[in-house]
Amino acid sequence: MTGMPRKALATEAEPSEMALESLVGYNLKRAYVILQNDYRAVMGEHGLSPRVFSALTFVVETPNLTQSDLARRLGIERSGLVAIVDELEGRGYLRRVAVPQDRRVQALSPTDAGVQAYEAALTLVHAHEDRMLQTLDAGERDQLLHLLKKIRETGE
Amino acid sequence: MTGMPRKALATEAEPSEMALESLVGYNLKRAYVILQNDYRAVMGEHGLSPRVFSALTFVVETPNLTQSDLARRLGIERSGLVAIVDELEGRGYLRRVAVPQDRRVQALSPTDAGVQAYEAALTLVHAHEDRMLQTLDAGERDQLLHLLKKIRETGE
DNA sequence: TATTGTTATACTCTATAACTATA
DNA sequence: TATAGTTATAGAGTATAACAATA
Repeated sequence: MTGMPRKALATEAEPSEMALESLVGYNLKRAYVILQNDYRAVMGEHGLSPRVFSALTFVVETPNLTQSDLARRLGIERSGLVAIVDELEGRGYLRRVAVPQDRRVQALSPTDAGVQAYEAALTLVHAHEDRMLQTLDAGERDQLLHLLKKIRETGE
Repeated sequence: MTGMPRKALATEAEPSEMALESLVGYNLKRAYVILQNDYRAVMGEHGLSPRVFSALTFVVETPNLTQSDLARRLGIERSGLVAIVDELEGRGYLRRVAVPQDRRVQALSPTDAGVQAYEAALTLVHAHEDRMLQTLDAGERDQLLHLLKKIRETGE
């Protein structure tokens, strides 16, 4: 005998009736999970994770970046950044460079391979976002970015 | 001697120039983290976590809900739901009720205390969202919900 | 054979605390 | 004293695989 059909017990409720559906936080999380899952699928098993890609972007775009700078910009602790920088260094995408003026510090310098990997990854990310946001027109996409930045400004 | 001043090494780059700033995924994650941190602060150290609150909402609003139903609706695995239901049962907010028609199943039935806890938590969550979204007018908030739901529809 | 609830296990992400070397 | 980078450790949150009971 086959198992019970889906939803045999639970009464079907219109999603729009659910209190959760009118909460921004709940919808934000669901959308975030969907985007992240597709991101990982697009980047592949050995691709850069979201946080490593973000870190590489800062390293490529910001000259003379230190780890403490980067941690602050990413909004994480210095300790958590070590593994991220280790991975990027292990892939040959950046070097830890000694800074004579302050020997506590090591500046993060992108390699040529790191710049190329960043550009290749960015192309994949753009394709991923275009596909995930295909039901939004250009105006809606700008509006979404604008509203998300407003939330960021409130909390940062 | 005090340490180096902030940003002594890294050149300041306008955030709007960064490639990350035009990515929906990056802004979605940053906004999600901000909302989640405030949520946890509002709910308190012993408050319901986001996933437990979401689960309680489904239990209160959906009669005769089973664990498999709930896992599917939350978008997580059945195995991951056990700890969530254990916590809600431990707090006295729901009961696992045997279902005579199918003895594999235990329906999740909210207690009076569970309904009260849900309503109290929902009030806190609404206050939290009103504060975090204070810079958005009613139209912007509706638009944000609309756009997030569009992303959910694309990926579910 | 398939499904429900469950346990065991592992992996990712992140935080806190403490250490060292420098300032 | 304070900061930069690091290590050790722990806690969420989630996934996969396997199991017993039941369909």
